[in-house]
Parts: sequence; structure tokens; C-alpha cells
Amino acid sequence: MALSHAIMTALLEDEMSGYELAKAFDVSLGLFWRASHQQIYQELHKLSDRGLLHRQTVPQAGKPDKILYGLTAAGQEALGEWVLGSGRVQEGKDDLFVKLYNLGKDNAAHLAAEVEQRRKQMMQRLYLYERIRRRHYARPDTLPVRRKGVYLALLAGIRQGEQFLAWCDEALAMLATVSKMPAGAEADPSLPS
Amino acid sequence: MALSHAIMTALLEDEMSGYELAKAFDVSLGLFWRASHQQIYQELHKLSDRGLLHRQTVPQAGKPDKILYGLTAAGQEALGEWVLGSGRVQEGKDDLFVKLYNLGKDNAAHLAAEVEQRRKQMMQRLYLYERIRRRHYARPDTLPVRRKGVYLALLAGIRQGEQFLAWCDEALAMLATVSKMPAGAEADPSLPS
DNA sequence: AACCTTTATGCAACCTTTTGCATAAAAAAG
DNA sequence: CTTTTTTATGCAAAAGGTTGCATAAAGGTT
Repeated sequence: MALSHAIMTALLEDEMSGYELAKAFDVSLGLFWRASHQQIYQELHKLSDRGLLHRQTVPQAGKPDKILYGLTAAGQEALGEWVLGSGRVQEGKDDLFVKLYNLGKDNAAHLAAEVEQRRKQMMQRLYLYERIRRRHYARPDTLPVRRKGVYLALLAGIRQGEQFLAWCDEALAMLATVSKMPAGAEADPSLPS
Repeated sequence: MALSHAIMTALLEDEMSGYELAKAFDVSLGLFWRASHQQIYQELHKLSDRGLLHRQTVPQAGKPDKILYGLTAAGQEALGEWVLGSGRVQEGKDDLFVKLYNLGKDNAAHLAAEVEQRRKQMMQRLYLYERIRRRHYARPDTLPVRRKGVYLALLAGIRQGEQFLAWCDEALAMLATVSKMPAGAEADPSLPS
């Protein structure tokens, strides 16, 4: 499983506490691999128990102590090996598509509203992506090697988001025709009993 | 959670056994919501215990008996209500993007190979999608209402797949430049210690 | 005759993820 | 001055998902 690897990846460049990791996940790796703070804390414990991370308690003025985690040599090695191993895809699970299988005159308006909501959310996300892109990845060819990988992941997110927006528009157009259909037109003529 | 709803959705038009459901999932809803046969069997038990499905044992010549499941009135109602509720997205979790964050000269070739493999897989899937589209959704405007929803889901899959292929090509181009870079060029000039 | 695949269902153990709760103190908002 | 937000960590229960195994018979392959 790869949450552990995602966490180690995030620790490649910097030592971080669980809290900082959770924050960092929100705007970087987490866009491709979401994790709650509980999951992150648990995984950090496991990883340091296995000797892949080292922990270091840092007292802070006023605030609670934080625990900084960093990759050990063993961790770096494990991560490097994992990258060379064969990967797995966990397909996204999206209620919306299952709901669309249930499309009917009675819920077309609701589904259109859901699509519209999702469109807005995606617009916001794309806005974030684009800001990151302009800030840090404006000239991809000049990036150091690792950053090029991050750029490619970002690019995948952007492309997928743009595609989703276009799909939303198509879906909304079609859902609008359903809502406007005359009563009784929802019967299925291809399945006469 | 929505595996139960995906299963009920699959049973909207036809009664099916667990085995048949598992097969059907492979070429329809399962493209958006994957489930193993164990999961399906378990869920079928739960759903019929809750009175949302009815079960009917059908003896077969030679083969083991099968258990046909179908939606009860309560099941139909529950499904209808769920569609009107607010949905959730479970983001896809894909090793590949996490791995890309680890890009380096040492693994660029491997990552390119993974991208290429994924490209091939996606091509096959797109081929399947397109066959389904041509067979059953050639003229979307003339479809009965529910089928329009299925068409929209299919369209999302197709669009996303096409987008992924395009991204793979871009990624492969960039990964190729990394593999061909002169030795030592992977050092990060933006982070001088 | 021995083996493999397909049909058909399921248990049990384990791992992962979500949800709800709990603590604690500083800083900011009202 | 009280409330809310932010920083910082964590336990425990429940739900969800994966992996491995087990059974059983028909039909096809070598």
C-alpha cells in the first residue's frame, strides 16, 4: 500500500511533523492521494517503528511540542525500491456516476445541480493548480529532475480537471433536455413488456 | 457508502445472481466502481437482510444453484432517496503520481515504462468503451431517459481516457529528455546548501 | 485419465479508512 | 473578556476492502 510511500515522499526534501504533513498534503501530494490527519499520525508511528523514519521531539514556546519526522537511510532505500516496483491504481469511486445510472425525470434536476456543484469545485481546484503552476513550474524544461516529475503530476491534474469541466457542460446540456421533456416521455420504448 | 447503491443500481432492470453481478460489474458500472466478488456477495447478504433485496434460489441442471436477487419496493425507495442525497467523491489513488514525485535519473526509464504500460491499458479500455458506445449509444438523443445517464457516465470515461492518453504522450516526451540528460545534471541548482 | 477453466458461493483474517471523541494551549476575533 | 480558530497529537470503534482459502460440479484440453 502506498500511503506510507506518499508520506515518505513528502519527507524526501524536508523533515516535517504530522501536523505539517497533513497541511502539505492538502496542497501537494494530497491532490493525488488524500489522507486524514489520523491516518497520517498512525502511519508515522508505524513507519518509525519499522525504522524507516526517525523522530525527534521539538519543544516549542507556548505551542504543544511537535514531533519532527525524517527519512532514515533505510527509508530512502525502501522508497527507492518501491518506485521501481510495479504500481497499482485504485480507481476513483464517484457517487455521481452511479447516480447517473439512475437518471429519471424525477431526479434530473437534482443531478444537474450536483454536476453544477462539482463543476464549481473543480474550477476552484483548477485555479489552485494554475497558481501553483505559474509560481513554480512556469518553465518546465528548466526544472531540476525531481521537479519535472512533480510537474507531470500537476499537469495530469490540470488536464483531467479541464476535461472534467468540459464533460460537465455536456452533461448539463443533456440533463436540461431531460428536465424539459414532456410528461410520460421517460418510458423506455426499447423495452416493451 | 455506495457499493450497496451501485449493486442496487445494477439490479434496477434485471434480477441477477452474485456471480452475474460480478461479471456485469466488469463491463458496466464496475468501470466506475470496482468491486471483488467477495464484496458483492457480502453486500448482497446485508442488503437482503435489510429487506432492500429479495432472494430466490434457482436450481440449475448440473451447475450449482444460483441465488437471484432483485430490488424490493423498499430497495427502490431507498435507492431513489440516495440519488437525491448529497454525493461523495473518493479520489482515485494512483501510485504513478506519487512515484513521479520521486523522479530521478535512476528511475526515469522505469517510470517511462510504467507510463507506457498504463497507456496501453488505457487504450484497451478505450477500445471497450468505444465498442459499447457504438453498439448501444450511437444516437444519444434518442435514448430513453435512464440510458442517457448511463451514456453520460460512459462519456466521462471516454473523455477521461482520451485525456490520459494525451498526458501519457507528454509525460513520455519529458521523461525521455530526463533519461538522456548528461550525468550529474540531476542535482538541484535551486537548493544550494 | 489428469488437469484447467468456468460457474457459483462463501468464511476468516487482515489491512485500510472513516468517524467520533479527547486533550491542551496560544492567538485572533468579536 | 469570552469565543472561535489554529496548532499539535492521539485513542477507539466501526465500516469498508483485500487476500487467501475452501467447496463443488460441469465441460473442455492434453
